[in-house]
Amino acid sequence: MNHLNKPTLTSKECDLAREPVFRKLPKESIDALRRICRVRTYRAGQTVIADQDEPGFTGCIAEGILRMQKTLPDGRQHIVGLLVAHDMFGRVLHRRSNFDIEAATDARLCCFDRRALEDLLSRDPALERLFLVNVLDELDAAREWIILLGCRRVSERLAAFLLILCRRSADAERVVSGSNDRIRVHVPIGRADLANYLGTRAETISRAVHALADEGIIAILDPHTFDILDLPGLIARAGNGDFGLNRP
Amino acid sequence: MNHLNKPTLTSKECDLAREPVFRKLPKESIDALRRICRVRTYRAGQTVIADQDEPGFTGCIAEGILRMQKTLPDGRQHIVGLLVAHDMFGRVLHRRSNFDIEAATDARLCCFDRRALEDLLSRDPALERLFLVNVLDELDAAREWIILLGCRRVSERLAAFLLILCRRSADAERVVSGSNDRIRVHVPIGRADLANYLGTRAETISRAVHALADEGIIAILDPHTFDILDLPGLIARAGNGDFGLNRP
DNA sequence: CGGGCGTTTGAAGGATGTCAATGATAGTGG
DNA sequence: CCACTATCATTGACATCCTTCAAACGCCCG
Repeated sequence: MNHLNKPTLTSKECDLAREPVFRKLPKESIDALRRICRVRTYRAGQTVIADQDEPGFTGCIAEGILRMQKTLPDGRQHIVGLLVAHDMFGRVLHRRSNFDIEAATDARLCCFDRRALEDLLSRDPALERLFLVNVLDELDAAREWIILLGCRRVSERLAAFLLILCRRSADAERVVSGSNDRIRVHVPIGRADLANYLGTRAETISRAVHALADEGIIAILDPHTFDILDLPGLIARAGNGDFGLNRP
Repeated sequence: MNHLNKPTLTSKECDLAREPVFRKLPKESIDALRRICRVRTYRAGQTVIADQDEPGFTGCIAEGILRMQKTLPDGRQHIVGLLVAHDMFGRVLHRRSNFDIEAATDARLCCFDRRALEDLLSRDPALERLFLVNVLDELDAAREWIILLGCRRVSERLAAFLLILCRRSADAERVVSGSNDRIRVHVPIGRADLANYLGTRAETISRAVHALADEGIIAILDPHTFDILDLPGLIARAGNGDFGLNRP
């Protein structure tokens, strides 16, 4: 929202070697990356990169959640993707951003200067390969999201969304309770954002969530925290697509 | 549909140098590609790559249209993308496909052996860079599609779809008629496929198309061919997002 | 305590899905 | 050439789902 609030900038280096994305890189590549890396911290609501900007950096998330979104000229907002810890954000090799990238929560980012990174890519095949694979994974995720949005009923889209959340260890944890395991998922955004994300309205989201609860498929601990009580039931709700939950 | 019908395979080389995707490559790279390229032809309805397959090849389309789709276990189909001439299909560096790729029309494909291509990529930075940029473009297209599917009304999604088609020279042509220019777009798939693509049903597509025609925004020449009579009106229908039509 | 924010609930109208029937077109075989 | 069939597009009727507007509720914070 607030383009004017500048992020806090520290010269402290990131611990890139700990990021899963970079772990497979040879040491020299990591060192080269580290040299052009700066940490930026944002508060919830701040804009990281604005639509049609030519940002000077790209990077990955150390902590927090970013929201990629497009605001249509008529005022409606569509969330295109949520980025969580260890995800890369921004776009190398592209001048203009096609989306707003905003901090959905307070966030700490490892940022690389765009030009320096592109130089590095051209000289370091291992690094370029890493970025290629990373973009391929993002493409998979985007296509999975397309399938989700292709579901006609909101209840189906919500079920599919929860299944995708279940797959992310950062947002889901197994909870041992009484008789059997539960999966606890944390939804990092509010109802209105979730509605934009799923192509509907906050009221409809609310009704769909409570419908799942009424059927005993989930339990609502608080508006942002659910327990999955009936995983097969949830999968059935999503059109039996398990969204990779049983993927080896 | 029919996995069993084998494609026609010729050893004739592709004219890769004419493909816009490859045009910027140095001559050596194109020659190397040409050496591992084989032409395959498919008839409408044949499966090129099946979901969960480990296809031995990837490539680009010389002629025809491919349909990327996912069939959910409950039988519903979602089209994730349409691939037209000069688009790349399949996925380098990934073993399993996540989607069915079927020929929507008769198609002629320039195919590269997967392993040979991956070897080539590792040895040819220019080629790897080309693939990286190509995947980045696909990612942009996928995100644009996510925005389209985020529209709540079918009429909005249809309008956005037509705007995207307008941008493709292969599917749109300017037609001089009487007083002013028209843009003629050719929809290369039937109503049922279009419905799967836009997350709705064939009947609803039909009604939405005729609603646009009744308002004088488009003219229906035949079920697959429309003239855009009122481009601003169409843009307004799509939530005022012009989907890059006015992009420099 | 009171105000703001986000969530939830209710009611009514509009949009879409579904089922069924009809119309249009191209290809087939006589 | 024509009847026949298969396929696709269109239309209608009705049930369901969703949006919209409005109001109530809960919660955090000043």
